[in-house]
Amino acid sequence: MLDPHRLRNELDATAACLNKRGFILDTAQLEELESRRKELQVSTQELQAERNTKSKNIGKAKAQGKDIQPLLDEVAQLGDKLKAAETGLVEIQEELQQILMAIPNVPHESVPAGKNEADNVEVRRWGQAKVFDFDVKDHVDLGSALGQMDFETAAKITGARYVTMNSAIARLHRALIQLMLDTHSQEHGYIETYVPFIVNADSLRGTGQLPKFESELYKIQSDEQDFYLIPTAEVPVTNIVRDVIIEADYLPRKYVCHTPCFRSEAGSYGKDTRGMIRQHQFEKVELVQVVRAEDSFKVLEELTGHAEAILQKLELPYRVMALCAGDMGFSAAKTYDLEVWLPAQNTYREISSCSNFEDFQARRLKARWRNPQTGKPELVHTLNGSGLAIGRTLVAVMENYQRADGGIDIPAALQPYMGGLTEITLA
RNA sequence: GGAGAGCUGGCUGAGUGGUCGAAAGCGGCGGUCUUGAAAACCGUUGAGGGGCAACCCUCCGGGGGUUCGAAUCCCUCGCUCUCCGCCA
Repeated sequence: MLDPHRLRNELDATAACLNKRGFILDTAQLEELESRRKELQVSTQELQAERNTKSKNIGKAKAQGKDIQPLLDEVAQLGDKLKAAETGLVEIQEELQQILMAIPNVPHESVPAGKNEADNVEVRRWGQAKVFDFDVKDHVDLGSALGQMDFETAAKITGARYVTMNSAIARLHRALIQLMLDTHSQEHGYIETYVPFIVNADSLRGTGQLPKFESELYKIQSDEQDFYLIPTAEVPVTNIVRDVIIEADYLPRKYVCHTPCFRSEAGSYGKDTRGMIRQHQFEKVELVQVVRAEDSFKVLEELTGHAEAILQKLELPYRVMALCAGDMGFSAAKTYDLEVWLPAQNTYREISSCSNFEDFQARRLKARWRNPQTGKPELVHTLNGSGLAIGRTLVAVMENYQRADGGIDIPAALQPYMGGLTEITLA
C-alpha cells in the first residue's frame, strides 16, 4: 500500500509515476472521496468528543448525588447523530481503503520504462551456452526415456500441470533443494526457516496477493474461516514480521525457506503446457530480507547476487534482466529476473525473480523497526527473491547437462548431495 | 471431538459500568550521587489517526451488541492453557 499522505499531498505526481507501469489512477475520484472523508472524520470526532465530555459530566453529577435527568435529556439526540456519522465515516474509509489496496507500488526511478516483457533490459550475462553436436531433447523426453519423470501418472492422480518423479531424478530434485538451503544458510547468512504452507487472508493481504489476485490462489473453504495454499514462501515468511516492531539490533532479518508453491495459473491456459516449466505445484527456495529503508536497494543487489551464486555453482548460463515498469509485479518497486539458458527452447527462461518492495508490504503488514535515533517506530523495507525455483532448475540441469546417449551428467556441486553419483544413465 | 480456564502496555500483573490509555512491579531511557560502575533516589517511558493550529479521536485478542457512558455486561469468531478421547 502506498502512503496515504503521499496520495493526498502529491496526488498528480504519484499518478504520473503509476502511469509508467500502465496503471491509471482515478485522481478525481480519490480527491472527491478524500475531501468527503476529511469532512466526515472531523465532524465525527467532534461528536465523539462531545459525547465523552457529557458522559463524564453525567458520571460526576451522579457521584455527587445530583439529578442527572437534565443531562440525559441533553444527550438524547447525540447517540443517533453519532451513530450515523460513525457509520458514514466507516463506509467512506472502507471505500478508500479498497481503492488504496488495489493501487500497485510506484516503480523506482531506476526502473526502465516499458509496457511488457519485450521492454525488459538485460543487465549482465554469465556463462556461455554450451554447443551440442547432437539434437538436444527437452526435459520431458529426457525424463521419460529414463523412466523417472511421468506427467501422465500425475494427470491421472490429480490433473494437468502436475508431475511425478522417481529414482535419480527425484533425488536430483531433492539435491537441488539441499544445495540451495545449505548455500544460503551457510555462505550467505540467511536463517533457515520452516513455515506453514496454508495461510489466512490477512497474510495474503499483507504481502499484496489479496485482494486483487484471489483467482491465482487455491482456496480452502470451510464454514468458519477460509484459508489459502501459499503461492510462494514469500507470504508466510514475510508475514513473520507482521504487527511487529523490530529492535534495531535485529536488522537485517535474512530468511531462507524451502516450500512447495501452489498456483492456479488461471489465465495461462495454453501457455507452457508441456513439462515442468509451469505447474500448479512446485518447490522453491525463497530468500526474504527485512531491512532498514536506507539499505534496501543495496540489499536488492546483494540478494540478486545470492540467487546468482546458485546458478554459478551449477555452472548454468544465465542473464540478469531489469524488469521494465510495465512488467513488474503489483507490490514491487524494482525487480531483477534471473533467466537461465534452456537449450531445448533455445532461449533464456525465468528461474528467479528478486524484488525490493520498499515499504509497500511493510505498510500493509505494520512491520516496523524502532529507530534508536528517534525512538519511534518506522516502516521496514522488505525484499525477496527465488533462490531458486527448484522445478525450473531441475529442467535447466537436465537440459544443459544432457548427453548424446540420453544420460545426464551431474554438476559437481550436486554430486555430494547425490551420494557421489556423477551421472544418470539409461538402464 | 468433549469439559473447563484464560487473552490487559516490552514483560509480569491489578482493574466495584463513570474522571482508566489503564495501578503496581520489572525492564528501557534521562538525571542526581560516584574517580568509574553498581546500589539508592528523582524523573520519564505504548501504538495508530485527524486537524493550519489550539487540540481532538481510536485502540485492553478480532468483530458485533446493550448503555448517556464498556477493559469491565451480552453475542460471536480466533487464539492460548489444563483434563478426557482419538491420532502421525
